[in-house]
Amino acid sequence: MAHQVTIKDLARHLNVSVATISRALRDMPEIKPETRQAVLQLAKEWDYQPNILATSLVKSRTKTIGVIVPDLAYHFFASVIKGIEAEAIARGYSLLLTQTSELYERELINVQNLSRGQVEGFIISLSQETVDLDHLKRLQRKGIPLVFFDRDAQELDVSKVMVDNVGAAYEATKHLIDNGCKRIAFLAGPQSVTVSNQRLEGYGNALKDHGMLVEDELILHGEYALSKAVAITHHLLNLENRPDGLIVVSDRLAVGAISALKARNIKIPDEVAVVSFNDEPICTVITPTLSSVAQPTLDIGRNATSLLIDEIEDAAGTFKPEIQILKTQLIVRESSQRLK
Amino acid sequence: MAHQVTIKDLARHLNVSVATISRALRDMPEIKPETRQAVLQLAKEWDYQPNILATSLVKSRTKTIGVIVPDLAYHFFASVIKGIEAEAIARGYSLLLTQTSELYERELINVQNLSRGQVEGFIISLSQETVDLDHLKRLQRKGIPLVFFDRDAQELDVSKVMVDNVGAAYEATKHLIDNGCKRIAFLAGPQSVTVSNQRLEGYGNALKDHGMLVEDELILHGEYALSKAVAITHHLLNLENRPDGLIVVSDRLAVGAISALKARNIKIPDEVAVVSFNDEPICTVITPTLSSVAQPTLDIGRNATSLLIDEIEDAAGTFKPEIQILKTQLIVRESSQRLK
DNA sequence: CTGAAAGCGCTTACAG
DNA sequence: CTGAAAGCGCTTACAG
Repeated sequence: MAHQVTIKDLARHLNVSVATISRALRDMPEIKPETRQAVLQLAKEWDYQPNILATSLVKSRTKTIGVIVPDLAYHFFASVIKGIEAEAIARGYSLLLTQTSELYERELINVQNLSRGQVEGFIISLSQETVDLDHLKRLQRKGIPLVFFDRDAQELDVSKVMVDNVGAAYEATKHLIDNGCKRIAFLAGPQSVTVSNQRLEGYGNALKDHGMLVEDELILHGEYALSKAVAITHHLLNLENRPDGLIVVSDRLAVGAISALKARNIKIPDEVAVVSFNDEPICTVITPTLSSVAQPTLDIGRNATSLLIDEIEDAAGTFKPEIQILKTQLIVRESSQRLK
Repeated sequence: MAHQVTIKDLARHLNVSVATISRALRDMPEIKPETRQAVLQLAKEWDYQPNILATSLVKSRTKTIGVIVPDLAYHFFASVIKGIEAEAIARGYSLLLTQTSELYERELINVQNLSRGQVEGFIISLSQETVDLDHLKRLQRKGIPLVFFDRDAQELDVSKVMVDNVGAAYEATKHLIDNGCKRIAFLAGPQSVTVSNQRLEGYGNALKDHGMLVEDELILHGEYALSKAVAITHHLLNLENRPDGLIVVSDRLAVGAISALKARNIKIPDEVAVVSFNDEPICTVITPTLSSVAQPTLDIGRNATSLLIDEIEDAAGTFKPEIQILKTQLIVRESSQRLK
């Protein structure tokens, strides 16, 4: 590997000290204009790039944020990352993006690697497997700030940017009730996932507020796997008293549910109406188009980043963790809109 | 921000030199077992993490690869990244993931930032806007290795992992011909995109080999935008002699084409058969399910990484750039399968 | 306006 | 088996 041009090379060639080079490159006012000119010109000519490792080391600052998400291929996360990126760039920070593939072990490794002086703070959405929080508590002990979004850990007193999942599910459920559904099932995620549980709660609240029963046989937990969603839907359809409405915890799983419904020639929305969450692009493409609750992904990313940087740059030590609950928006499409 | 534990802190507390700490932590054989024990225990107790910036600086090695893709939200790139990640981890390298949002300017900035001592090599898929290659030539001049995948620049003599787009399009076109299509249109990407042009070439070859004419009015270039695909499809349908087969350069655009066909009540595949490229998850979900050419994304990522690391670690200086052309696989679904 | 020196957190010959 | 010293590529008081 070729030798990179350093400040020393420039200094030697121009017969000045490295200190002068350093100052000239950073436009410090005390440098004589001719000197600065010469330095800048040579730097350009030799395509000098300052070594960011050295700068970070001496300044004890990297201006870099570590981002850890379950999977970059999930549209939701890719979309939140766009928000994170926008805010980070605007405030002069770089990103280190990593994914855990939903594995606790990879989350642990990513946190450890990045906390070896590489980042000044973390934005994290927990892996599905994560139960043990030691890796995150260690960050806190070291004073490295941390912000959660989407999948948090209740136990930790840190900033969080969440959406009002209870309210979102309430609205979705009410929407089905308004469209005449009498028996609404809920296809949930794993029992351990907060987001899923909150949506379940909103669903329950809506049923109760409208004089309907919350029935255990209508609440089923799957993993985040399409095949599981298909199986659960078939199970629901085999019930003696089958549901006429279905709330699915994610679009991804809703795709499975819809294919099961289609396979049995069940009319959507007339026999079973469906609403899900996330409003991924797929919702507009599937037949029937899928009603879904949209999350403000860009804002989630932007706000999480803003909170994190505020905390990083809080010299006074007065920063208090802040929990933001952003509003969602139900997008009604064919899968739930019954023509009365 | 709290002070991170350093080698110096450990040395002071144990009354040994930093050199001894450094050696003990890295399990060097010359250290006395008791000393090593004491060091390791204290390091654990204090949760010591070596500062990777310092290590990288002194070793002049980061064992990190920079990855630059147009958009992480494109399923294709997210999927290739999984392959890159797998190989990188296996060979002890880390990744720095960045996206350009298809902007040349962001590509330039990403290349510059990462080449400030942060990465030892790059895996790049060019942004749609990229024409000027100076930023990449500068990398070459500095001896920083570079591997392309998917979207390359012909001009540069570097390793590339591509797919046989000509062959893939030939197969897709032949498939439509075999299914009785007599007039096959091609919805291409921008004129400057190599991948699109290669597919166009395969399409032309197939037509010629089967005694069909290549007609300019049946070849239309769009941007990678859904609305554009819709408009182009309508235009095709308005032709005096309209096509009965359609090859679309990406699944994303095919979704637009299909929605235009549906809007005009054209039967797929009987009136117009459709095949596209990439085999994204959407193909199995859309109605009708979409025939598409699958790319070996994991292999693309793995092979690109393997080539890059081989070049990085090529002490002998004997590495020669290698161009790999991987095979694709046509996945036939409803949109192109006519029942004869 | 410029330079010598110390230091960021490590590693590594060299000496003992 | 261990330590002192030099050095990776920078920045920054301090002195002149």
